[in-house]
Amino acid sequence: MKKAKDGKPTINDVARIAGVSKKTVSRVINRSPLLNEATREKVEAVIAELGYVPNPQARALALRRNFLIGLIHDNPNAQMVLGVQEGILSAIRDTEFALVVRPVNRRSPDMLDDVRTFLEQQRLFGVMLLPPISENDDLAELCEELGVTYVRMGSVRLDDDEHMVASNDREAVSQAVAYLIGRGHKRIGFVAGPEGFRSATERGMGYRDALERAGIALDPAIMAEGNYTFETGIAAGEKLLAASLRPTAIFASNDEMAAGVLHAARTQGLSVPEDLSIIGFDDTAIAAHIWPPLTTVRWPIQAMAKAAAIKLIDPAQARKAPSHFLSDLIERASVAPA
Amino acid sequence: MKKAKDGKPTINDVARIAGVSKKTVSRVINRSPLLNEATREKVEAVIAELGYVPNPQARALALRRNFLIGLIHDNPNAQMVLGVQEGILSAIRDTEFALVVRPVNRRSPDMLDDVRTFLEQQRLFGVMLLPPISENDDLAELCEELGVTYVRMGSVRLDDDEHMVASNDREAVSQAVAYLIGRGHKRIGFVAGPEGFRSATERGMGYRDALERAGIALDPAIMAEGNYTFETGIAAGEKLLAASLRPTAIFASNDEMAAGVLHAARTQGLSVPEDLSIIGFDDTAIAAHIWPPLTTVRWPIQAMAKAAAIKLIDPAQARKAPSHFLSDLIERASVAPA
DNA sequence: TGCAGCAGTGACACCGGTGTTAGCTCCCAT
DNA sequence: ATGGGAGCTAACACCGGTGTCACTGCTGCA
Repeated sequence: MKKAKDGKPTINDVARIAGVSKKTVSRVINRSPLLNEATREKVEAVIAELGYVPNPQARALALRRNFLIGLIHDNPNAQMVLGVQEGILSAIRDTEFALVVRPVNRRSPDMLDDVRTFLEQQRLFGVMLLPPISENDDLAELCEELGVTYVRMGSVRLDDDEHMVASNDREAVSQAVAYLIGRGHKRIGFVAGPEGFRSATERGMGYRDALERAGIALDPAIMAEGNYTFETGIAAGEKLLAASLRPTAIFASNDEMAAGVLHAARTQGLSVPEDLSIIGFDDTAIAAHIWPPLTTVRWPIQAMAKAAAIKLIDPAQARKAPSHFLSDLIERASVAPA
Repeated sequence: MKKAKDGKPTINDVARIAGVSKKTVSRVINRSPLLNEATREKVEAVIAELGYVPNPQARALALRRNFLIGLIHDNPNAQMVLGVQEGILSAIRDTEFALVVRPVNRRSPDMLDDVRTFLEQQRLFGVMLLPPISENDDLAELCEELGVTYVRMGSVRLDDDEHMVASNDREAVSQAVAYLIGRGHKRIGFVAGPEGFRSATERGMGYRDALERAGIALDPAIMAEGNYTFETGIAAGEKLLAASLRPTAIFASNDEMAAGVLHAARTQGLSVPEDLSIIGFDDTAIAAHIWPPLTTVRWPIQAMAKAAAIKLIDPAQARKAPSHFLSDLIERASVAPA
């Protein structure tokens, strides 16, 4: 009768053709256990024949929840954001969930309002927060207030395992610096990230930990701060290399700044790694493509994102999965023995 | 009476409290013109007081269309993908649309089925296709078949302006090569992209155009093909630099391969740009961070993505906007006069 | 004065699913 | 034979919006 037009088949079409009520069709879709096998098969045949796919909007309305998970970020590292997107996708593949992305501007005064509007308008199932905005407690509170479940990805483990998936930057940096020490370096410079970033603080602590363990004193002359950009990396490099007792190795808190340090070294006629060893952090695309390729620390970003997504959509399963991850040191060619 | 629980206020709450029918509230929301000013104000006051926001799922169901636009991509260039995401966002900001992303694997035999499942399940308003999969005609057909509007982003202008937003790679490359010629280079090598990529073909044609215009003959000895990766760039660079008459400049069809060429040159003890000028394409993050910073061609990717999004959600407005864009040459430090 | 026409509003069905409840059938124990 | 429960299904309300159409006043015009 009325089946054509342009419309996709609905549950009513299936019910009518299969000669059952729509509720029964609904039971088939939802794999209800109290359902006669013969009925199920009959209905499934009709579903297959019609190519029926349930309407997600109708489902969302009836269930009072949808199947969209949001990714809110203001992340300068494209590689990382895409890694996260892929990690999430691998978690929701073969489910009915979809991924909605929302870049924001953390420096905008309207950022919170933007996010609020977004969350109120879309009524997402849950959201994921990426660093650096995942460090913003106001955002987390906003989610609580609006009743949106959320998970933060970050660089330090909090008590709050329910809402957090974290790497352990402090330990990772400590290991990277220990790696330098293990290769005979004693004078190791440090380029810190900008104040106010949790990751920056953590990485700084890792540096201190490693030196302390090795019994090496901190020397402010070979420590500088940048704001995670190439240019500030150059400036920091220039400062450290101007120290009266020049460092033989430098750990930079991210790859861009490491690339800047490399640039500064080259400008001064130093060769890397012969005259200066460098380690970065993040394993962005730059790291592999500059010369020499940069030894760096890599977040297991996809695995973390996947874990975070699972935490959102399936808390039961999530309880069995890890909430914190240790990063790997990627050895390339920017480090040589002292 | 019943307002609390956890539920957000609905149109019924607004209607009841304002003492009008829900249809009238609906009219207020949708800015219907046949509506008494006093009524509108009364209803708007209640909406503001309650903080009412319409439920998008219910709207989607009633309207038989939702407000989700999809981004389907399998793009190795993270920078570009994020640029696109931001371009789309700038187009849908302050609308009720949201962006759903779906990375796919173009090499997987299930790719088409994956996309089909995705589109059938989510019933998106429309989708955007990014290169390289935007070159896949089967995908476009699939969209037609499923009645999903779509826009492709690409590197060549098709007749089909309705479904296409394009850069003009051929012209852009031609200009880049002409730029080299203008600096006195006569022996200009070329690293092509992989066969089967529209962008690769176009860029190759641009190279030919420029040489032809300048009356320079093609020389297969200084032309090579790579597949857009760093490693194949190295191989191509080695081949070109081994030519009996060595090129003084090389155009590589993307930045990664240009970085590879740079690497090959350095390995052979050549300095850039003194001994060899290099131009890349894409302006990825690498381009700015390798040494020397790479002169390259940049797609106006955000503008294109924005135009594409507008084309999707507002065809009327789109007709007035451009459907094709010319890329810019970004001058950095990898080119010197011959 | 009568009536067509229009602005403004409400009642009601409907979009396509799910939850609830009642009812039917069949089987087994009594 | 009969009551009662398990197993399965249908009927119906409901989720929160929008479309259709009818109705009420009021205005303008014959």
